[in-house]
Amino acid sequence: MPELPEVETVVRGLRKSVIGNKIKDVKIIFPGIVKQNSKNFKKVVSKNKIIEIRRRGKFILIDLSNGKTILAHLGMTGNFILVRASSPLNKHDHLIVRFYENHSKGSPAFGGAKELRYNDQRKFGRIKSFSTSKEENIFDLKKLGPESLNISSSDFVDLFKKRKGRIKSALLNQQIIAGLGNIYVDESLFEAKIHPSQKIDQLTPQQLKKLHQAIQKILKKAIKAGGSSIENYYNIDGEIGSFQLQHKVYGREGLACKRCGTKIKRIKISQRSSYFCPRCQKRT
DNA sequence: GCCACTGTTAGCAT
DNA sequence: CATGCTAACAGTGG
Repeated sequence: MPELPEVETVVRGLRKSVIGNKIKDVKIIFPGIVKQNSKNFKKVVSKNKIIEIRRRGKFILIDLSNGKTILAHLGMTGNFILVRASSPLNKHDHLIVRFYENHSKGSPAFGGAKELRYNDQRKFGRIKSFSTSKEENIFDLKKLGPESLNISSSDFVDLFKKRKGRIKSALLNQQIIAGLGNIYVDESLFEAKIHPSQKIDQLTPQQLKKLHQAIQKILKKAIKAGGSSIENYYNIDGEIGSFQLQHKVYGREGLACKRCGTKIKRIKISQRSSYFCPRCQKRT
């Protein structure tokens, strides 16, 4: 679920709806999500204004007026949703950020105070805070590879030129390149006509260039569609994305390839289901 | 009921 | 060092 396009959709939603809002306090329902002393986290966050929202890889960064930043990762099933403070809690709501009423600026239908809730069925997500000025020292961010949406074609080719192993495993590795996950890797490899278990050192610079282009194209289209909603994903207004309707291979085992009609195959690579067209994506 | 599977990744083993 | 499994969790489907 939350890969780069989904996280970007959440970030854009937050930017539109909560920048400038002043946080009243934070309620932690399930402490396991907060990877920091709960009291400390609450103290750092409460009574501060949200001044900026950013994304790095699949991480969400929320900058506060006191020089601190909230770092959130959605794991597999995490979601932020903006709701009326009076609305009933949902199953798997783990954390609530409450805003002051007079700073609410949502739609007119949104009278009264609102709050941002973090929901996560599988509890793989995590949230913590750090000093904005110390960002370059934060391990979670430091280890990330270049942004898959920013990297230039030549840097991308250089990045993989020296690598071994299977192309899909490398694309999933956030330390090599940040933001891609299982869905967008499969879709990008199909677009570039590259077999997911293709050995990287057998790829030509031309193929890598094509793969770079495919990634840019797929990610941009997915962001435009508000991401892919397979089961659990929705944006901060509770709306689902629509890119799943444009998937050409992911989740389409046994169905006809949209390009050539051959049946889409599914194999396991690094323990992850990998969908591809055996005719369009030949291994070399 | 049991087992396999699911969008991620830290941590450990090889 | 690079690469590959497993576990963390909850739910669903066969």
